[in-house]
Amino acid sequence: MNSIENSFMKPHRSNYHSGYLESQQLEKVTIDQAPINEKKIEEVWSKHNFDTNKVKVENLFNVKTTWGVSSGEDDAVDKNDDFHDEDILMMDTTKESKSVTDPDEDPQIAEDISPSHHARRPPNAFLIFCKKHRPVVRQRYPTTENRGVTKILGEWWALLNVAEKQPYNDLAKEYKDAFLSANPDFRWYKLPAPPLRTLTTRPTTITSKLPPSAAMSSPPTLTLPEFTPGKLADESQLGGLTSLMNNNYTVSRKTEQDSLCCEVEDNNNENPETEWKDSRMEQKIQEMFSSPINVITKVPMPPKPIKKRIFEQFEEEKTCQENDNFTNQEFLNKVVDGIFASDEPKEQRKSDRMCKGKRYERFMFEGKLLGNKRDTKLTQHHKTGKTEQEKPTGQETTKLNLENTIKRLAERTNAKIDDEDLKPKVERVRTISETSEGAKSSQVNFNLDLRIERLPSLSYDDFIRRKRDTKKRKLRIKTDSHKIQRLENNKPSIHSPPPVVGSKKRKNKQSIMHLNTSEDALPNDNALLGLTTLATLAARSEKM
DNA sequence: CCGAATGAAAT
DNA sequence: ATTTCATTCGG
Repeated sequence: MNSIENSFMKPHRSNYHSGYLESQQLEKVTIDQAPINEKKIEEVWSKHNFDTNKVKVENLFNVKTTWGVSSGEDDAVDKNDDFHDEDILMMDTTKESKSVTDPDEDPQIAEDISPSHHARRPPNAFLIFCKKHRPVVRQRYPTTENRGVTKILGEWWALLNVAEKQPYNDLAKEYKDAFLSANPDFRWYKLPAPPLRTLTTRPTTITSKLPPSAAMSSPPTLTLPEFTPGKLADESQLGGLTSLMNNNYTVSRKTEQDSLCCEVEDNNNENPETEWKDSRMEQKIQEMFSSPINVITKVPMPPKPIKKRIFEQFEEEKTCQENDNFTNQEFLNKVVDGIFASDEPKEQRKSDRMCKGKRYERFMFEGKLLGNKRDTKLTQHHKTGKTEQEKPTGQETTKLNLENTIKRLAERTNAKIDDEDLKPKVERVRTISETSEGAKSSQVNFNLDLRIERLPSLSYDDFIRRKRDTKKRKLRIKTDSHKIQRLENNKPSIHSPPPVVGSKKRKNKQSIMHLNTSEDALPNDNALLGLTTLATLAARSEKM
């Protein structure tokens, strides 16, 4: 529970509230509007009977949450738990009904479904170190602000020898491994090819007409070839959806109209709260508007395995369901029936039109374009105002509906469709988690905080000493590169040559690097080297 | 929301 | 080589 508790999106304080929380609220509203889904979903659940394992696992994955919490420092984290407790309970007891209810509403649940996407990066050794020792430093310098503390921590870290760092590295690695195995889908970058967005490349051809926000939002989308040929979202970022796309979506077929549509939608979404309804209306209107064109454009998609096509339709369907008034089941049924009755292109087109916006959103969501807290920031940078409200919804609902639909389809078709074929796809949409994680999940579950606490605490005084020593040494070296005999009486006195790290390196890596490597490292290494080697060996043996 | 640190991963 | 983002929290 603890882990779960922490988990979830603890809002990074400011970051979150700006974007995420708000969206959450929206979600709630949205849900209220369409309670219908619940029933449907529930049905699906009970009917289909998901394996509990899955659910469980996913819950565990919540670990993704940020690592630690609960301990003193992060009271803030705990704050936004309003909903959690309840929800969690519900989940445990009536996981079916609960999760069924409104995944959308409850971010937590939603996250369960697609934890990997929202999962935060596992902290590196240094960050863990910070977590543990920040309080110490702060105690020493109560007045210094956090940045200063961080700086000190950086120095401290730099002065640590491998042996001392080892526990942190190990823990970091351990956690990372567990985390990754728990969240196979995890992506380090939530946005599409962020590093590449040079800003200058930000195309604005068509989008130029639209409001800036819209313009910005377009790139992450399916980016029409015309826009940014080279800048298509990379697959790695798209994750599970990619497969979907390949198989089902005819994204590539997107036309100007579509893009426009999407953009507009985005625009609306940017102020979801106020414009939610409107956006829906608008959507409809747009449908009407663009329908003719779309029809024309959409036409081409002839040869595709029927399965795929069906699946594709599902995709659209479910997407639509989320927001439309249609009943899920109704809609699905309709679709299914329709599909098998005849291959009406019309039907297809229609749905297509209908959900363009939604689809886009969904795409964004599943493509991990939308992230967690941080996405706010990114969003701003990108100006990718997306509605996150229904993302979660989409996930859950979609998933369930999809499965159900598939099942129904299978029935209808007399099992013409093998589950094997479809299932994988479906699963890929979300997380593969349950597969091999069973055992690992437990590891994941481990409480990082606890582990951190258990880590050996380093003495600040020692750090200070070393600092001095280093200075001394440096000085000495400067004056004369004689031999440095350091007092090993100190402690381990191991202190390896301060290895130039981090931002220092970044800043003026060259200068500092030079300095360090040239004068510092070489001379005094003898004794150190041995120790270092020892430490390394020890570390290695321990690992094994 | 930035930034201060380091580091892992991705581009 | 460079960029993101993971942590924390005062400004």
